[in-house]
Amino acid sequence: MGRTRKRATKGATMAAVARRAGVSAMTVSNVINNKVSVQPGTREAVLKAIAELDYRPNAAARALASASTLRIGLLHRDQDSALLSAMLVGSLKAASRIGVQLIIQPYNPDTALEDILEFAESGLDGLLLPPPLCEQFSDSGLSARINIPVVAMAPGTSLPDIACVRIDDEAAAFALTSSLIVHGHRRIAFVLLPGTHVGKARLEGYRRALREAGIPEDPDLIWQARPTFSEGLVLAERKLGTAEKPVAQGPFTAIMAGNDDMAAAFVNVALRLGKRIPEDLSITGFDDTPIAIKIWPTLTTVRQPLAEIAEQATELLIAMLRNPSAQGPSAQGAVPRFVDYKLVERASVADVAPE
Amino acid sequence: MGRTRKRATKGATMAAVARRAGVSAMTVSNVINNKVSVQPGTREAVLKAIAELDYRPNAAARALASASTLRIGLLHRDQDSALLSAMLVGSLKAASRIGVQLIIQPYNPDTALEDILEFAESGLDGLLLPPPLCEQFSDSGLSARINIPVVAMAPGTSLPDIACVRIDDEAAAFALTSSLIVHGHRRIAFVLLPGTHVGKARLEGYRRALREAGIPEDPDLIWQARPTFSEGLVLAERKLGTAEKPVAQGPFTAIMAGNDDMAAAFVNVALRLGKRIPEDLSITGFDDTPIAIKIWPTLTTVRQPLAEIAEQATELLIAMLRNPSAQGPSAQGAVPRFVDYKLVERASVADVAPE
DNA sequence: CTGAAAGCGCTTACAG
DNA sequence: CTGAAAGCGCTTACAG
Repeated sequence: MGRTRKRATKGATMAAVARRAGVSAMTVSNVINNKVSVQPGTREAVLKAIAELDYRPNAAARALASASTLRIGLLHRDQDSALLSAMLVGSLKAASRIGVQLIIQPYNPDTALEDILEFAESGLDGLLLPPPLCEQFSDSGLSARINIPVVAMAPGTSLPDIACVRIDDEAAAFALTSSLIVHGHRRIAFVLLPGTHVGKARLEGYRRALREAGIPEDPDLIWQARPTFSEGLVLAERKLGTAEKPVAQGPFTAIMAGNDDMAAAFVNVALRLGKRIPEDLSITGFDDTPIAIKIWPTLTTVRQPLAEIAEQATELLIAMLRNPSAQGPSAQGAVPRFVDYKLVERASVADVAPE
Repeated sequence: MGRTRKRATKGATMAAVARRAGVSAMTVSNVINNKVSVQPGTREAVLKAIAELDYRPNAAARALASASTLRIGLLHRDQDSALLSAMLVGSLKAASRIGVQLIIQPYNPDTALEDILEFAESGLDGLLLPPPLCEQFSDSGLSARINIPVVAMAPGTSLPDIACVRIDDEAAAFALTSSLIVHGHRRIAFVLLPGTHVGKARLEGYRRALREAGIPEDPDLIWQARPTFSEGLVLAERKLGTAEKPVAQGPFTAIMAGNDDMAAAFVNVALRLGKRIPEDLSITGFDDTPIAIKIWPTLTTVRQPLAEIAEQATELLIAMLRNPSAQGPSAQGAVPRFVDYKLVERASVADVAPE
């Protein structure tokens, strides 16, 4: 082609789209960014041209021209490495594909709410909130004080004031409980995570499973503890130890722990007390964290596709950013996006022992 | 100032630097990118102007003009969430600050080497390799087949053919062993991770500590096992069980496990056999992963600042990318960058019991 | 509602 | 070794 000053361009440019649609580049830009209203017909034509040319905006050009890159923040606790890595993987995937900048920052559980507010005001365009931060934030009613879009990742229930992407915790708990029932269990203890949306949703799932199987619910089998290994240890010692006498309607044959760490604590104590797991007692976890396969017996648990949740949450947030009209107060809060959970059956559950 | 078409710019631009240095923008660009050689005097002047103005290149403009963003890849195993999250946090911090794109991708341990080659050829500008991938890769001699810069994160020893950022594993093992010696231990078992650089380096540190304390080394106390919880379990049963009779020179009073998971396995088996930890036996881990504080007793271990290692590795890689002259074969391989490790003393170590 | 033009801050050929 | 100019692909005021 001889020498030319023009450098090769990968995909279609905005100019190409404009030419095809028979409009100016500005109009294409307007359609893409929802800045000013565009006549429906014009908009259609532009959208059609974009689709035909498989046009994708150049993030660098956009950043340069607007003198700013879209920056979305993700707050995290240093401790939750499994949660964090999965979410970072997913979020980074979406962010780097779309060309927005992902800023991550640790927060302090004791000042979580203030940390959110401060982080949001640090020049961010949007915010991604992992659990349990998103639930706390929603419960606090502070979301009204934030003027950038927020998306909650994996909250236990849909949140009234924040858009979210999550699994159906109620259904997951229903499935887990049902799998225990299929194994013949009828005396199933449930560890409730007090004061959390997750706890509430899962309790409902547990109850529905019992109800549908015609198993009466026993309040003595609803236990409470905070979701840590050590709290699990304390609870396990209290419930499995000899100190407490068997409940009236007979002993439980299975325990649904609040998460994998707690399940590990139950396994630990049960083993120490000479019980055989799962022959004498079935135990389930929740989350499918690394510890689930680092102990014996390996844990039957439920896995949330955290990377996918984060990826979708990031996409949703960016869409909200690009489309200000959809951002009205609680406009997105009502439409949670669901992804599928997975029941992972391993070695910690067995058929209930015959009497 | 009246209306103007000019939009506000945050920092100094290349033009401003050029003006101040009395050269053209092109020359500034040349200095920054080390593309063509610039006269020393000119270079000095430009560097001075850059420093005075605190000039930082605009990543968006650079990406737009060069029709490409610098893309660096990070390969990871899905399983190692603690490792991954720490490294992602650090790497992302550097990458987003400098404005390069971070691409992450999982690899399959069974086809690790091929995965690296393939990933490297997928249009990446540079590659970040976590352990144990970096060691395998270096050992394989395949690095010559890759034509993009590679930086190893946290290998156990310096690598001859790859630049790296790491802690001094030899010194860390020396410190850990020494802390045991301070507690009165003289019969210290060491679990060697066979065939790894980490294993080799730590063994040297262990030996040096014994030597300096005048403690004779006993080959019977050098055990070997692969770095997993289950292999640790097998080894622990063999060493702590009654099957094996006590070694000639008397029993060991402390065990340095290959990592935290293995230490947890030792604790698990010891407890099951009725030994008191740490009263009867001290046990140490390595890495300070979450499990270190999820078991009782909590583990004395060594922490590597993985996030910092990743951040520095990312910076180093970008520097190599921007400065092609320093990229000659093994040019960087010889200059490892070190960061500090930290000895974390917790509950799994006690003074040796009096005879 | 729509468009022509300038400009974002760099890098790339090219010519000296 | 150094520079003038064009161009990367968008968005921003502004004017119709």
